[in-house]
Amino acid sequence: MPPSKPFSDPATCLAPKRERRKEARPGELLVAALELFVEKGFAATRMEEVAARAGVSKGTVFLYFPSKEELFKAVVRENISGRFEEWNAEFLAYEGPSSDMLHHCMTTWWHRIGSTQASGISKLMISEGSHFPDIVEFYQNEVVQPGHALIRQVLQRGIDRGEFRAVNLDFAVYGVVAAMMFLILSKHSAAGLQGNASLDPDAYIANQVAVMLHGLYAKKPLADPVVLG
Amino acid sequence: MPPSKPFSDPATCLAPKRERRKEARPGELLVAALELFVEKGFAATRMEEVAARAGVSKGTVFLYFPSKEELFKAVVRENISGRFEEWNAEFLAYEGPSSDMLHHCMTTWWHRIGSTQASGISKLMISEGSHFPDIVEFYQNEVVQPGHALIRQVLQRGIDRGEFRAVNLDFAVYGVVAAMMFLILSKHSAAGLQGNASLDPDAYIANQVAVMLHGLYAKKPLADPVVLG
Amino acid sequence: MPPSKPFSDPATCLAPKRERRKEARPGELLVAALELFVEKGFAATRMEEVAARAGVSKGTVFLYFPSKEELFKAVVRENISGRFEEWNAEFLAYEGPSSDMLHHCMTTWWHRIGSTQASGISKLMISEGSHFPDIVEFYQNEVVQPGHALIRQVLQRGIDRGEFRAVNLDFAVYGVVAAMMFLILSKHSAAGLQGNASLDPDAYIANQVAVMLHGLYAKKPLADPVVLG
Amino acid sequence: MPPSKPFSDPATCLAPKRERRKEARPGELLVAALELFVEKGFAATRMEEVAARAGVSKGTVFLYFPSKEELFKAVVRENISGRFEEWNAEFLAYEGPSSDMLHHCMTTWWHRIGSTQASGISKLMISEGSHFPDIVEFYQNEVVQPGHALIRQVLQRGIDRGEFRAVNLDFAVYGVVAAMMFLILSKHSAAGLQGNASLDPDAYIANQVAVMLHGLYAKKPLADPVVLG
DNA sequence: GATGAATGAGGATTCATTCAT
DNA sequence: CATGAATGAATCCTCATTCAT
Repeated sequence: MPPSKPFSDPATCLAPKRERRKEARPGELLVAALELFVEKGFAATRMEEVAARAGVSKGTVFLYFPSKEELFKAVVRENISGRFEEWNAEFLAYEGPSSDMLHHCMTTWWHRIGSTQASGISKLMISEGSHFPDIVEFYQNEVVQPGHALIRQVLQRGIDRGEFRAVNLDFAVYGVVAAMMFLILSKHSAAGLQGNASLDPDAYIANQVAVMLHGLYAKKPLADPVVLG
Repeated sequence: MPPSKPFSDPATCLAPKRERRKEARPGELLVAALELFVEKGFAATRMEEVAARAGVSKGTVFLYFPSKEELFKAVVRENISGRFEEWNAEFLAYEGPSSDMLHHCMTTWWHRIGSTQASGISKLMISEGSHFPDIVEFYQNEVVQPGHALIRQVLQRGIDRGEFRAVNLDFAVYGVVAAMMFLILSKHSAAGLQGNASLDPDAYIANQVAVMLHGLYAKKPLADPVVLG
Repeated sequence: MPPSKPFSDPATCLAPKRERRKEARPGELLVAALELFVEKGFAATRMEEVAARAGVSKGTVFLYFPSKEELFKAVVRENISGRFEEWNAEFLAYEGPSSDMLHHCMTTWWHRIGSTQASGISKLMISEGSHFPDIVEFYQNEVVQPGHALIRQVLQRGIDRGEFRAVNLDFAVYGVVAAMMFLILSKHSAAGLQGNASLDPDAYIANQVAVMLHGLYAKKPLADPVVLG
Repeated sequence: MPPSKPFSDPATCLAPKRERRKEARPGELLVAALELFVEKGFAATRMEEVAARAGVSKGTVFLYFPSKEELFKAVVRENISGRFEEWNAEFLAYEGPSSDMLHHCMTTWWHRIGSTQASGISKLMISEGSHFPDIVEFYQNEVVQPGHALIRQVLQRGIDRGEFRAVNLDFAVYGVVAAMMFLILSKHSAAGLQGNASLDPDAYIANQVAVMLHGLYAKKPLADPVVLG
C-alpha cells in the first residue's frame, strides 16, 4: 500500500500484512459501524458486515465490544465530542456583530460536524432513539443541551447588545436547530427533501440566517438583498 | 361493540372469537402497524404484535397483507392522502394577506396532519426510507413535491402582491419545511429536542411565522412584538 | 353422462348455476385431488387449490373429507377399482394363443388404466407411499397382488399349454410389471426417460411382448421380425 | 477444551461440541439429506432433522447450503457422478460376447450404484422432479442420456457382431432401463412390488438378461434353462 | 349445505453470540 | 489476539383446520 516509502516503518516492514495497528482496531470498527448504522439502521446492520468493512473477522468485533448494543452506544459516545467548551471559549472571545456570530456559528457547525460522518449520530438518535433511552439521555445532555445553550448565548448576546429584539429565546433556538436538522436529514435521509434536488448547505445557512436576522433585527430593511434572492 | 344487545352474551362480549369484520380489518391493521412502525421501527416491529394490537391472530395479518414489507408499504400509501388539491382550492380562494395565509397553512397542516398519527409517515420515511426506495419515491411524488408546491404558491402570491420581498423561493420553502419537520420529530422522536421540554406546536408555528414574516416583509418593523417574545 | 335426456332435469334447468349436482361433489373433488397429488405431490398440494379446481370453496372440501390425509386415502381408494375379477373372467374365456393373450392383457391395461388419470395412483404410491403405510398395504392387496396374479395366470397358461418354457414365474411377472411401471413413469414423471423423447405406448408394449415371447417361446426363431425393429 | 488429554474425556468423546470439521461437514450433511429426502420426500424432510442426523445444529446446515432447495440440488449434484466415461472405456475394452457384456453392465450398475444410496437420486427425480425442472434437466443430461447411450452401445455392438438381431434400439434400451427402474423402486419405494416379498437383485438381473437375450439372440434355443427356470 | 374469515401449530431462515483452535 | 465454525433463540410466513354466518 505504501510502495514508495523508501524507509518504511520497521513494524510495517517486518510484519506488514497482519500487524495493522492493533490499537487502531476499535476506532476502525466504530467508523465502520457508524456508517452502517446510519445507512441501514441498527437492526439491519449485521455485525459481520461491520467486521468486513473494518477488515477484521466477525469474532474480533466481540473482542472489543461485548454486544451489538454496546457497539451502538460506543459509536454514539465516540462521536459525541463535547467540543462545546472549546466553541464557547471561541465565541466568548468574539468581538464582531452578533449576526455574523450566528452565521459563523452555524457555518462552523456545518463544516466541523454537520458535513462529516459525525452528524450521522443525530440521524441515529432520531431513527433509533426509542430503543436506547439511556443513550438518548446521554445525547441530550452532551449534545442537545450544550448546543442549545451555545445558540442561546449567541442570541442572548445579540439581545443584550441591542442588536436583536427580545424574542422568545426558546423558540428562536428551535428555529436555528430546525435548520440544522434539515441539513442533517437532507444529508442522511432519502426523505429529507425532494429526491434529486441537491442542496448547497452554505447557501442554505446564509439564507436562513439572513431571513432570521431580518426578522430579529430591531432595525429596518437590510442591506444585502442578494443573499435573500 | 354490540351496543344494541341489551342482554349480550358474556362470552361474545369478552372474547368475540371469529368476529367477521372483513371490511374493517385492513384499516385496523394499518392503524396498529403505523403506530408500531413509528414507535419501534420496521425491523423491531413483530407481525404478531401488530396482530395483537389489532385484536387478531398472527395469521390474519397475512390474510390481508402478503408480507411485512407489503404491510409497511400499505401503511405508507394509506396515510398519504393527497389532500393537496383540496387545500390548493382552499388557498386559492383565500382573500386575506399572505402572511395570514402562511400562518393558516402551517396551522392547518398541524391540526389535520402533523398532530395526528399520519405524521408518523414522515418519521418512517426518515428512519426506514433507505430500505424502501420505491416507497420513498412515491412519498416524494405524493407528499413532498405537492407540499413544497403548495408552500411555494403561498410565498409566490405574497411576492406577487408586494407583501413579501422577492426571496429565493427554494430556500424559503425549505425554511417552512424545516419548521414542520421539527414539529414532527419533536412529536415522534425522543431525540427531537430536549427530552422533557414540551413544545406548544401552535406557539411554535406562530413564532416561526412571525420571525419569517419580519424577514420577508418588504416593509418596516412589526406591530406585534408580543408573539416574538 | 345422461346425454340422451330430452327433457332435462328440472333442478338443473331452473337453477343451472348454483345447484351443480350436489351428489357429484365428492367425485369432482377426488378428480381434482388426484390430478394435483400426482402433479405436485401430497405436501405441495394445497387444499384450497383442490377446492378451486373442483369449483368449490375451501371449507367445502372438509365437508366431505375430514382431513387432507383422508382425502388422499379416498383418492387412492376411489381409483382402485378391482376390475380384476372382470378381467379374470374375460381372460379365462380367452381361446387363442397365450402370446396374444399377454399382449392383449398389457394393451388392455394401458388403454383402460395406464393411459388414464387412474395410473397416477401408482405414481402416488411410489412417491408418497412411505407416509401412508396402511394405504400402501391396501394398494398392495387391491392392485398389486391381483395384478400380479392375473399376469401369473396368463403366463402359467402359456406354460401349461406348452407355449412357453417353464420359466421362473416370479421373475417373469416382474418383467411384465417393470414394463408397465416404465410406461406409468414416462407418463407421470419428468424423470421417466429422456425429457423430450415421446414414447408410443402401444409400440413399446408390442416390442416388449415380442422380446419377451421370443425368449419365452420354447420353439425356434420367430416369424415377425418387423415388430422387433 | 482439554486438547492435550491423552485419555480423552468421555463426555468430550460422546458429545464433542463445536468440533471443527469444515471439510467433512458438507459431505455429512449431504449424506443425511439424501437419506431423508429419499425416505420422506422433500417437503416432509425438516432441515432440523437433516442437521440432527448429521450431528449438528439447525443453523449449521445453512452455513453450507443457503436454502432447503439448494441443499436438495446439492444432494442431487453430489450423487450424480458421471462415471460413464470410465465405464465406457471399461466396456470398450471388453472382448467377450455381448450377452455377457450386457449382464456385466447391469450387474456392475447394481453393485456400484443401484444398491447404494446413490440410487435414491433416481427415486427423488421420480418423486420430486416436478418441483425442480432445472435439476431434472441436469439429471437427464448427466445420468439418463449417458446411461442410455452406454446401454445402446452395448446392444449395438451385439448387433454389429451378429450376436443380436437388429432390434429397435430405442425400445431395447427402454427394456433394460425398465428393469433397472424396477430394482430402484423395489429398494426405495414401499409400492415397488409385493410388500413383503424380497427381491434378489442379482437373480432378477440374471433372469431379465436371460429372457432378453433369448429374444435377441439370432440363434436357437438356449443352453441354460436353469437361469430361466 | 356452503362459505371464507380466522386461527395457530409448524418449519425455514437469520444472525448475534460463543468458543475451540 | 484473531479467527470463523457452530449454535439456537427469534421471527416471518404457510396452510390445514375450524366455525360463525
